[in-house]
Amino acid sequence: MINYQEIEEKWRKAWEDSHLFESETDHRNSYFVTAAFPYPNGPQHIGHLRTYGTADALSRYKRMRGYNVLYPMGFHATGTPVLALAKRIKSGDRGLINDLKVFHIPEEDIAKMTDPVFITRYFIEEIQRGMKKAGYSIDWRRKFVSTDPAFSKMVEWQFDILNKKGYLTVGKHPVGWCPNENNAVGMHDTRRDVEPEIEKVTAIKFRIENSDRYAVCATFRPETVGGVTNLFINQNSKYVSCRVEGEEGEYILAKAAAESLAYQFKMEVVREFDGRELLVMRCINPETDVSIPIFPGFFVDEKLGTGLVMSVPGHAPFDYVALERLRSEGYNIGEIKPIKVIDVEVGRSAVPSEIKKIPEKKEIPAMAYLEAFGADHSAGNDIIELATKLEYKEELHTGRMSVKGYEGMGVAEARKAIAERLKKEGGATDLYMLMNESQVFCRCGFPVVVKVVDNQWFINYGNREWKDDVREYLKEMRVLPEKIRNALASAVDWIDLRAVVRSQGLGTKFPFDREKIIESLSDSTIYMSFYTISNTIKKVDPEKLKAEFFDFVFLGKGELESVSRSTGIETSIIQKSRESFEYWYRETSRHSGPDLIFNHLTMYLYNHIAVFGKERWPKQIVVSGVVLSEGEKMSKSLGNITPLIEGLEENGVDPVRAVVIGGADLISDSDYNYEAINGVKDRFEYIFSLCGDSEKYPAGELKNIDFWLYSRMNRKIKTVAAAYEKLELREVLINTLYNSVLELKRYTSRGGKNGIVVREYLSNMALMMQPITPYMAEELWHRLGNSNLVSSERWKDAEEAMISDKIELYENLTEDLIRDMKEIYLLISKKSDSKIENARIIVADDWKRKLNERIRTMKKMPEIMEYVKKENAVDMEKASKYVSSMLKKIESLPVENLTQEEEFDVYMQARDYIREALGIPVEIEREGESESSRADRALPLKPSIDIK
RNA sequence: GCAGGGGUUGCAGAGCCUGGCCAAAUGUGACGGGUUUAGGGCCCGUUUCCUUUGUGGAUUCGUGAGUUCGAAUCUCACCCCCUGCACCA
Repeated sequence: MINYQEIEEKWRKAWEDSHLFESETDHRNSYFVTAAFPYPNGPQHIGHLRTYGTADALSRYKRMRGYNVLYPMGFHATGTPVLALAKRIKSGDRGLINDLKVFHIPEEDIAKMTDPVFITRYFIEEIQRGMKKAGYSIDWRRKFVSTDPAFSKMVEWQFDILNKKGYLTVGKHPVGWCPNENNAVGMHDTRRDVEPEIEKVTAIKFRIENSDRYAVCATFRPETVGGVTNLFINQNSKYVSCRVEGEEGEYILAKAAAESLAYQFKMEVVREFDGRELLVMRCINPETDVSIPIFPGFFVDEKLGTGLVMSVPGHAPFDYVALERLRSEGYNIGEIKPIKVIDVEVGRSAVPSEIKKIPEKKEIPAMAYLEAFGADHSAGNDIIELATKLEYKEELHTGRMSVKGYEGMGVAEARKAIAERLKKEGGATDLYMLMNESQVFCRCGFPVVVKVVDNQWFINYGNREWKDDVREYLKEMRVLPEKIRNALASAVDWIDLRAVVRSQGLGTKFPFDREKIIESLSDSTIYMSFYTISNTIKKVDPEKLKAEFFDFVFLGKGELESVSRSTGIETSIIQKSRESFEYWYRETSRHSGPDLIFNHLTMYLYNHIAVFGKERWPKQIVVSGVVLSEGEKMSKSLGNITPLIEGLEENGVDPVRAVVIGGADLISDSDYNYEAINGVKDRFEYIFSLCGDSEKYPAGELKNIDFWLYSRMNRKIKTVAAAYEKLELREVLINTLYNSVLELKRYTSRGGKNGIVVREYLSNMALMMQPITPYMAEELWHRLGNSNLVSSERWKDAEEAMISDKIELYENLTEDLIRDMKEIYLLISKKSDSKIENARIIVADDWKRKLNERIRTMKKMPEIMEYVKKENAVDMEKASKYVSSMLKKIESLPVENLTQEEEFDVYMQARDYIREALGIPVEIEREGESESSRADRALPLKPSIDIK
């Protein structure tokens, strides 16, 4: 049994003692970057071994290739998580405390986690411990935290550049808001962690006749405004009339709605009144200028939107139903008829079970959709809801406008056009609504509202030239795996304004509004460059890190002496920083997770292009998948999170590394499961036991089987190198571990027993598996008698001359033959009672081999037979039989060719082995000389087998 | 809705870009056998169906159609699934 703990201790110490991974500035450079989060959900559970482990494997591989590699690690503590954690601990959140226990955090440490500084320090230590255990080849001297003052200085410098380039803008922005606590609420601040879903709707203004007051209706479907026949209100609710800053006249809104809309518009209530009062009023449809009445609507919610609803009975089942009900209750609704503004084919996209019957009255879609569900105006709300959803979907997809000015236009297009036009004319305005199924509450218990923040700073990723630059550059960048390039490209296209500051959280103060904190994704877009100087400026007073310093170090601007004078930093430090940056920040490889494609990675590209010169642009992005646990997503609720250190201690580092890093394609999710880990362990056991056995193997003369193993080995070296270059670590693992073991077993079972050959094979295995399973590689390397570290070894290239198709073909022939013989042997022994005495292997004659060539090239029976006649070498009848049968499988004719003698020889060499495998005497004969009745069945590379 | 990814033989998961040696790698599960046989491990075989003194045949790679001598692989349409959609790291 392998003692993983012991082996790991030994080599980890050896690596540290030799300063193996502390990078020096010589050789070729290459640079691998990731960072970690110092709080729960950070990299202390097994899942995060994926990204960091992949980066480690690539680092180790590149070192073997002669690169000087820097793999640094930093900690991203900015943002709200650390603060939120402290706050929740302080409030004694039991659920959270239980979650933390999964990571075996002692009670007394949890108690101290009311302090953000303690949290950060605690998790940094914990993570660092885990990463060291996992064997990452990280240069820890460059560690920093994103809350360090020195780092903040760089972020300030960065934003100064963005501002100078005109990439920052100020505007309005909607956020989820708690009126009680008076701050923005995101997912982490709400009860049950729901994300407030903010959606923009169009509010259409209907002027009350003979007044300057407007009834305001929020709608998702401004394109139907031409079909509005009336408005609905809730007659039992209170309404208000109010003045809105920047708008003419007064707005009429439900009182409840107005209260939350007050966070979006500056407004002042002029008068409060009962909803009933509205029922006597009429207003003007801004689209058609028609005067329309106001009715009570049974479904109107005073809290939703504005508390007034525009009624489109032609296209909204609720509106249609409401009107029909009023009519049947005797309410005087006058001459109102539904108006059709969109043509649509009812039920086109519905699943058959949804549609109860094909509607007859198609002229009014809202009615038709109700009918389709087998309902009329007495239907329950749930049915009306279904009809509404289907109609909404189908009209959006397949509907065509039938209203003047927009005839034939698609609904989506018309919606935009009409809304824009109304807004321009002053007939409409935008407002925001929370679209969550149920009301969202802040953790403090208050309902969340939408607030429109003024003076919100944005980074304008929509800037045309900037976007074009990024697009252009993306083409040149390496993306691994290549298939995520599309996603990245569309993210680059899509990203637009992004709010860049927020009012709470840890982080750098925003230089242009010191009250605000730079949002944490925005402060980490160029942090990777900081690793190059984080060690050189350790002793520098952060206050001295002025713009001149970063300009010089990162951009090469200014003179060393004058920068030193203006900043007060020693020239040697500045010079060293500059050199380090220049040296390292060229061949960068950014490693990240799939969830960051659409935000962080995209912003990373934009900001690099904005800040650094062209040769410092990102060279490579690597995105790796996540880790599942026994096929399921790891989550707190499933309770299947394995803390990193626990998993590594339980199973040994390398089995876990193999399964997590090499268990799946780069972007696919790998599965952390028991069976796979055991599978890997079994292979290690086998390798070490073979390594031990091989000490006793003689050296001897090389046979076919030895050459075969050499050939396979060298072929494998090429395959694996190619796989490493593309970071196809699954391919690497399968080849180095699984296939190698298969080959070694085949080698020994075929009688291979050459100590030198086996040990050379094993030492190549150690080299090839070092990047993925470094501890086991190191151990194997030393058991093979080496005294240096395999981690510092160079890659050994394949010896082309040792790769031989022919040798491998020989081996495959033998293997195929034995399989066939066994099959036949079994078959016969089952059928007949008589004892099997011997077996004959009959090798096809050379004329068949020649004919195969002809068959492949000529392909036509008559032509080939013509040729046979001319050659006059074989019996025509035999030949015609052969050719006709081979023509049928012309596509599967063997491409390789051996002469009869060569093939004969192969079987002769393997005769002992075959005899052993079958346990009966074996003769090998040539077709022409054989007396067997089955002789003529022999085919090239497929001998006839006669067992009696 | 928009964007990206995907549907392969019990399961997982290759292959598909560069059509044919793909009944489809590899791992794992199941079944049968062996290993002086408690279990495990290890080894051999089977694991779509049919056939078998023999190394063969038929039908398969979400559905339907097409291109081609030939398609899991190319084209089109359709169905279904997953992920993201912003202040949240």
